[in-house]
Amino acid sequence: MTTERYNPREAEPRWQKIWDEQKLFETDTTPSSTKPAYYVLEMFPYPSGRIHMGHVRNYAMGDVVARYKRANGFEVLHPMGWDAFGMPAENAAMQNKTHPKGWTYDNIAAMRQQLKSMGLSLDWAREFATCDPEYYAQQQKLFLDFLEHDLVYRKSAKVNWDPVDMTVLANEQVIDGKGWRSGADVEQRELTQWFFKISDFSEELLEAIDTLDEWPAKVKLMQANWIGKSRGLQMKFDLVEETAGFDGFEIFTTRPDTLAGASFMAIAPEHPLAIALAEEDSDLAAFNKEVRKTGTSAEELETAEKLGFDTGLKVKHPLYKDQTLPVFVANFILMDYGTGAIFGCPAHDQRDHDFATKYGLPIIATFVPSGYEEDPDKFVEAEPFVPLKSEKVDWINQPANVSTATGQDAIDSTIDWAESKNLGEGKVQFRLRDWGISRQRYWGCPIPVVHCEKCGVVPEKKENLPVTLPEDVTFDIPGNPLDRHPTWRDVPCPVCGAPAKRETDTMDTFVDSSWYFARFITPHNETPTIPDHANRWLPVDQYIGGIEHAILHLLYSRFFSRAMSIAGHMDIKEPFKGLFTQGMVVHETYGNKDMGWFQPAELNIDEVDGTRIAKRLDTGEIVPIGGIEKMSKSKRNTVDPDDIMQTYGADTARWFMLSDSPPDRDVEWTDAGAEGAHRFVQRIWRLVQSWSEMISTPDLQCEETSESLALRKASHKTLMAVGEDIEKLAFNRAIARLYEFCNVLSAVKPDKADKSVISAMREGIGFFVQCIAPMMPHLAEECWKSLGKTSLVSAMPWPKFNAEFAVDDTIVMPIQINGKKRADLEIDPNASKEEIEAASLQLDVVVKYLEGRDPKKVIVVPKRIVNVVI
RNA sequence: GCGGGCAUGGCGGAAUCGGUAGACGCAAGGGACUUAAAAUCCCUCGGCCUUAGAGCUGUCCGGGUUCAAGUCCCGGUGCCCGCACCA
Repeated sequence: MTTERYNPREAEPRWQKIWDEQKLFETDTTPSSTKPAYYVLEMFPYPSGRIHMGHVRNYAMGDVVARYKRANGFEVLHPMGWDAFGMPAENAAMQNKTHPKGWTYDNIAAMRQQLKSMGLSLDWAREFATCDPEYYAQQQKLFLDFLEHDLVYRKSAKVNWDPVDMTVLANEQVIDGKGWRSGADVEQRELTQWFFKISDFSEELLEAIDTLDEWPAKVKLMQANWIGKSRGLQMKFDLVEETAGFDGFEIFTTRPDTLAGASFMAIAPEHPLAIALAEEDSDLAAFNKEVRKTGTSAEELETAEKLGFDTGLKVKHPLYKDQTLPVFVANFILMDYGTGAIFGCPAHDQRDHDFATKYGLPIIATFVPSGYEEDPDKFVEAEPFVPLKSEKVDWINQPANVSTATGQDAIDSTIDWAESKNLGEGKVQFRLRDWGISRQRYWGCPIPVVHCEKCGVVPEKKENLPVTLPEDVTFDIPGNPLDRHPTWRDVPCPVCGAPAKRETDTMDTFVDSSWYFARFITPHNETPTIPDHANRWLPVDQYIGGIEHAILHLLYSRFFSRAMSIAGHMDIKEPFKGLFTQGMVVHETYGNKDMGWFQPAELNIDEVDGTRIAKRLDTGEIVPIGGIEKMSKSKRNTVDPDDIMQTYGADTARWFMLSDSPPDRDVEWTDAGAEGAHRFVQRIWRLVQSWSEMISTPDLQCEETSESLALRKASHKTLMAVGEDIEKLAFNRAIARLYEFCNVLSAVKPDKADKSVISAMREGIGFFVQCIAPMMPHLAEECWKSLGKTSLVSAMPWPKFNAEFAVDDTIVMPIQINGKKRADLEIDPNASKEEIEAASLQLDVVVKYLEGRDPKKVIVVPKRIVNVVI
């Protein structure tokens, strides 16, 4: 019998149209829906132009969850939108003389088309882009609410300024201290900018991490480290002589237990004392200026040499009345952290040690690492530490061997001691800073305030929102087009009506993505949310996206939920109940830095004597095959999802992206793997075709045979296991089980099947088609129809497995002798320990090994294993 | 430097609480069908063996706990990720 090959190019659009017409995936988020609510969301894409394989993988995963939950009786919300503001649109505008708006919406149209061809069960009626005035109008309202609730403020902050492009640069746009585009030396400038008070929530954001039990431990740890809580001692050091109006200054330390080892003081160049001293001392002023030139990139900070300027000032040592410590201004002290001043303990801090070595300062240890207590001299030779003098340790009854295990106790007891002596007080310090959201850019959400000479900073009236971006702008001159717009900028003051100027900064695009998940519930409402609706649908039950957003996006969203709760928009504090971070799609690379990189399509890859060789199609030149790396335009190792969907169809692409690798790990795209997935698509089609006629007629009464019973058991077991795997997002395991099940079904020959087998196949193939439907929905519909069903498989409830069939009548238990497997025992799974032991000891192999002796011990683990110890 | 993770065939990976290591897929090899190819179907597939066996060995390396270790503990090696002049 010949069957026609399944043609996805014809079938897929046909089924997509039917789903669309029946509005199958539109969600009722109103209280009138009585089904339990389930919200599954994948991180929305930036409309860069085309979707990539990472999107295919991400959205395929979310779609499996959405379709599975829908089949299980949930009202599923599965929306899609566009994170549409941001710099690439402005860059494109500069390069191609397009307008950011046109560029962005064109890209959205193209990518929407691509996503639709994937057959995702999305509610497109809720689609929005963050650059839609309808969306950012609500964001501006939120901003004004936050302002009202004291969650936003302005302050002066340092930025990277590109003097040629006249623009502020993000840290990653500063390369070797130069602007990435202009190549000009980047300056540090102070600008007054808007900040969200995320640091007010440091403690709460940290503590609530413990409640996120459906988040990856890794992400929780990254967030905790980012918030960076540390307890330490803040204390004042007194200057020997009052200078420039200062009688001393406060320092912060997390290691007060090393106070006895202090040998110098260091303050930041921006420290008020340093600034005051610099006014009198031109050398210090020059030093401060020089030091501030250093860029803010991680690389520069890492390699920057420790530099200090001896102010000549001395402070009194708080422990030893007869001792003083010199005060330096040093480039490695940050004004933003602690008090911008430290005491240096070179024996127990690497940076302090580097500094002390360079400037010839004493290195005084306050403890000896464990293992060296008996022989401190040995320790001195091994490490750059000077042994402690015992009288210097006695200041706080502290053991000389503060190991890491007892370290925290020592720190805590030191703080208590210092407080009792009024030397200082215990303080909690967070690393988390307030979130600066001002961007000197055009393509972002305008900050809805007006600057009036008389009234100061005035919020725009809510009835005047949105403050829309003007469209008549150009990008041929450097700088922010809003800043030089002839009319947009000049507006009357909302309070006094006098001529005033609009704020020309726009918001960081992370603001846009910090609440979009809430907007999807009521996407066209005239307030940001409807609290009742938001409270019913949030938190998002399952959020899926890349690990690269583990910190900022997720932390900002957690802050936003709290801020929105305070402003009365909802009562949800944690926006994402379940979080899943999927791995990347990686691919082999071809080429190298010198010859450049080649796309797979430009090469002919052959295997010669077991070695794969890549040759250029045009010149025949051999190209080295490089490492397997994240798909990227620069390495040219991308595969276009459109090409794959044209060749094999969306189902094949979805299936392959879900099989093979566990979803949280990277998956390698290989042509062979894609072909393998496609072969399976055709194999399913052949299987269903070969049985469709025989099983599309209703069941007849018949006796169960051993063959049909075995089939039923396999069917119900698969159904149970696939459901469990999907619940756990173990898509690769669900797929392995479906391959296995397909092997079982394929082994049954239609021409030899009796009534009972046909009946079992009717059930089994039905289950199978329903099980593949979340992953390969088009093929599943086509098969479903071919089985004579008039319903849509996408609208079918998930079948229920029968627990009786899902367990076995007999199981095979391995029998070990002295821990090595020697035999199998087929037995009733409910057999007692005694029965299992008796049966095991009667096995020929066991009798042979026993040689007439009694076993020393027999361990029986029912349903698992028997171990006979001789 | 600090914090975290991972290590299983030629490859991706599976193995629930410590209980048959290598499911499933890919690649490879052999065979069938065919004038031929593609497609399809069948078989083999961790290593070792003058004893081919219910044989020995085997989950990065070295120890340990246990009737039993890929899984737990101690020590090491390698790779990956995150953060970082954070006091």
